[in-house]
Amino acid sequence: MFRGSFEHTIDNKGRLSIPSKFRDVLVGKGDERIVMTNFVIDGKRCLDVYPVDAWLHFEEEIRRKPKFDPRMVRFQNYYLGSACECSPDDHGRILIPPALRKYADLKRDVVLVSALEKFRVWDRDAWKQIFVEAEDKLMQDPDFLGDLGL
Amino acid sequence: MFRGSFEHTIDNKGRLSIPSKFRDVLVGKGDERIVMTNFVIDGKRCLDVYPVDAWLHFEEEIRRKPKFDPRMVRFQNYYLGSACECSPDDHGRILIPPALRKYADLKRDVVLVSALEKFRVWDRDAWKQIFVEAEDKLMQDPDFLGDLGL
DNA sequence: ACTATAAGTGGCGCTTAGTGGGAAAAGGTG
DNA sequence: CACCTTTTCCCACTAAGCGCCACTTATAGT
Repeated sequence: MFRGSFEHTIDNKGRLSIPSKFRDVLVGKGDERIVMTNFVIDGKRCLDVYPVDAWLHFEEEIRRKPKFDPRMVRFQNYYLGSACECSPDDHGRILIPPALRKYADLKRDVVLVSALEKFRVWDRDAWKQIFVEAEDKLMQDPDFLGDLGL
Repeated sequence: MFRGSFEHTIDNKGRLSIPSKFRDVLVGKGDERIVMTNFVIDGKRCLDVYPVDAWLHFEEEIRRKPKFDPRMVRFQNYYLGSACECSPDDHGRILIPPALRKYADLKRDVVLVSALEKFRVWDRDAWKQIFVEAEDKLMQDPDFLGDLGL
C-alpha cells in the first residue's frame, strides 16, 4: 500500500524518480514493473500508476464485465488504451512517454500522491488546486467527516 | 489512549520529540510506528498523528466505503494522500516531512494535544486561538455543558 | 538539599535519495 | 547504408535523512 505524497521533478529527458518509499513497496512485491495510464479528477488530468500485479488484477476484473456495453468500450478506449508498462532504471527513475506527459501537462515540477493500491502523478499546480478544493469542500461538510470518525 | 497536551519544539532539522507519555502508549502497543497527515479545524491547520495500528484500522474502514463518491475521492486525496508513516529515532523523535510542516505552519514552538486514540500537532499560537475559542463558545452554551453532566 | 535518572534539545558525520549530464546503444528515416 | 533522434547505461554532485553522541533541564528519590 502506497502512503504519502512527494514533490519531485522531471528532468529534461523526461525521467522521474519514484519516491524511495514507493519503490520499497514495489521491491517488496518482487516486481518493480509499473503500468501507467491517463486519468482525470474534477476536470483535472493526471496519471494513474499501478504496480504491475495490481494492474493485471484490475484488467482481469474488467475482462469479467460485459464487453459490449458502450460505456465499457469507452472506458477501454480511454483507460486501457493508453496504458504503458515500464521498469524503473537502477536509480528508481521511470521514463514517462511523451504522450502521457503531455496529457497530464507534466512539465518540471510534479507531485506523486498515494491512492491506496496505486499512486498518481500530478502537475504541481494542478495538485494544489485539487488539494485545496478537497480541503474546502470537506470542511464545509462536518457531518461527512463525523461519519468517518473525525 | 493518549492524554494531555505538551509544549515541545521542532529543531532546525524538522525533528520533534514525542512526549514520553505518548511514547509510553506506543511502546505499550509493541509498535512505535506512527502515521501522520494533515487536518484542519475551524479553519486552522494541524497534523493528525495515529499509532500505526489505529491508522490501518481506519484505512480498512475507508476501503469498505463507496470508492467513487466524489466526497470520498476528495477525502482520499486530502487525508489519505498526505499520510506519512515514520518511526521515532532512539530518542523518541520523529522527522516531520517538509510538506506537512509547511502545511500546518509549524515553525519552532508547537503543542502536541491528545485526541483519544490519536493526537494532534499544532503551531503554538494557532493552538492558543483554538483553545480560547473553544473555551468561549462553550461558556456561551451552558445547556450543552449541562448535557455532559458539567 | 543533593544526587540520580530520565526527558528534551542540539549538533556532527555518514549514508542514501534525488537530480543532472555525458557517452554508448538502439531505433527510425531519408 | 549513413544520419539523426531517442533511449539506456553510467558516473557524479548535492542535499536531505538518520544514527550517534553530548549537553541541559526537569523529575524523583533519598
